[in-house]
Amino acid sequence: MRWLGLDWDEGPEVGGPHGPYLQSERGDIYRDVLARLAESSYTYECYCTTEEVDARRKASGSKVMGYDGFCRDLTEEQVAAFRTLGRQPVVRFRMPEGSITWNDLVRGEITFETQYVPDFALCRANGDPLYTLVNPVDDAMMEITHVLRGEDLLSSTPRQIPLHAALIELGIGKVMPEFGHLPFVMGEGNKKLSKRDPESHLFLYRDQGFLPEGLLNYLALLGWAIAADRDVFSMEEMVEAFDIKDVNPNPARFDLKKAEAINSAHMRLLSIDQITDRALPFLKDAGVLTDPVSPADTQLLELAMPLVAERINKLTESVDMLGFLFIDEESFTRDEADVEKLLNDDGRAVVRRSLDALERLGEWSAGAIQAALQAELVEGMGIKPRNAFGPVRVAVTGRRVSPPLFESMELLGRERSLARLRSALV
RNA sequence: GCCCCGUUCGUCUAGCGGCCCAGGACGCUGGCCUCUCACGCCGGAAGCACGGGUUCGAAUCCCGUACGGGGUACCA
Repeated sequence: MRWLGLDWDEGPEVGGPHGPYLQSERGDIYRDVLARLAESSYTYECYCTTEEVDARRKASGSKVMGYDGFCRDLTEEQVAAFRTLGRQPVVRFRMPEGSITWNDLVRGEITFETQYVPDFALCRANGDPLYTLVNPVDDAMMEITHVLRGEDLLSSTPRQIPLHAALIELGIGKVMPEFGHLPFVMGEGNKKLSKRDPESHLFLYRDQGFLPEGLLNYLALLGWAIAADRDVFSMEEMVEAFDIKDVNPNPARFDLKKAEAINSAHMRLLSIDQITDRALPFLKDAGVLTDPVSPADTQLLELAMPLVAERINKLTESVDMLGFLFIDEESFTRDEADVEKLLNDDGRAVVRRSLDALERLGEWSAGAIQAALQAELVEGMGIKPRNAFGPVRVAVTGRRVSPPLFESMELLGRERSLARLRSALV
C-alpha cells in the first residue's frame, strides 16, 4: 500500500487515539464487551454440538442451514445438566425477528429476512473471541463511519447491523456505520483473484517496472470511471472526483494489457529526469550500471535517457534499451535470433561498406554518421533505409530494437562503434 | 438445497425513460509518420444475456428465465 502511495491516518505503525490496534492486545476488551452483552440478554450460551444441530435440521426438514436457536431459552436446570456433562458453551447472538435492511453504498437497498440468518457464535467454547464479534466491536469502538469491503462480506452484514445496534445501545459504539460492498477483481478467465495468486501481488508489478501511479490509476478504473471519455488521472484528481456511489457493483477482470497502457501513459507524463531516477534501481539490479554510478556513466546516462524515455512503457525496458551503451567490449554480445536474421551475407556486406565509410569519417556526430551511411548504403548500394540500417543496428547495439541508431553511435563513440562493426564481420 | 449479489463491444467502462440505429479506453485490425522500436495521427470490425410486461417512447422501470459470483462454521 505504501508503494502505491496509500497510507492510513490511524492504526498499526502510525498509532492514534483508538488503540491498541493489534487484535492480540485487545483480549480484555472483547471479554468485557461479551460480559456486557450477556448482561443485557443480547447473547446466550449454547451447548449444542454441530452433530446435534445437523440431526435436528434433518429431522425438521428445514432448508435453512446453520444454528436453529435451540439453546435460546434454556432453563437453569438444563444449563446445569449440560455442565455436568462437561460441556463448555459458545456464546451466540440473539438475532431479532423480522428483517434487516440497509442502504448499501454501492448496491442500494438490501434486505435479509432474519429467519435466514441464524444466531451466530461470538466466541469459541474456550472463550476465544471470533471474527463475528471482534470486527464489529473494533469498528464500533474506533468510531468507524464507513465500512467498505469486498462483496464476500455482504452476507455477514445482516449479522453485524444488529450487533452494532446492541453496542450503541450499551454505549460501546456511537454510530451505525454505513456499508458498501465492492466487487471482486477477477484474474484471467473468470477466477477470483485471491491474495495468494501471484497475479494479485503488487510487488510483481512493481518489479516488472510499473509506476505506482500507473498501477493505482489502472486499479481505480476497475469498477469506477472518472469521466465518460477519460481514463488517465493522478491520485489527486482521483481523490477529488471519487465517490463511492459511482462504483460499479459488478466484478471486473484484470487486464494486463490495459494496465500496461495506462502505465505507459503515466510514463509519458514524467520528465526525463524523473524517469532516470525511477529507472536507476532497475539498471543497477540488471548490472547495467554500477552502484554507485561512475561519473562517466552518469554523464552518458544523462545523454542517453532522452533517447529512450519516450519509447519505453515500463521501467524494466530501459535495461534492454540501454545495456549496449554501458557494457564493456569483452562482454558485449548480440541477440542470436537478430544476428541470424539481419547479419546474413547481405547484412554483412552492408556492415562492411558502413565500416569503410565510417572509418573515413572526420566528424563523429549523429548528423555526420547519418549523412555518411545514407550516402554509402542508400544511395551507394541502392537499398531501402530500413534494410540498410537494420544490420548496422544489430552490429552496434546487438539488437534489432534500440534507441535511434546514429545518436546511439555518437554516444558509443568512434572507437567502440567501429570495433563492433568489425567484430560483426568476424 | 436455501439466502443474497450481479449481467452494456473480447476486456474495463459512459449511460440513470426521449440527446443512443449506444459514447470512450485497452486489445484487435487497415493506413499514415518512420533508420528499428515506441510515440503520434486518420479509419474499421465489435456490445445493451433472453422472454414478457409498464409507457406515446426502454440499455435505462417491473416480473420471470438463463448464466456467473458470494454466503450458508466454535474460518476470516
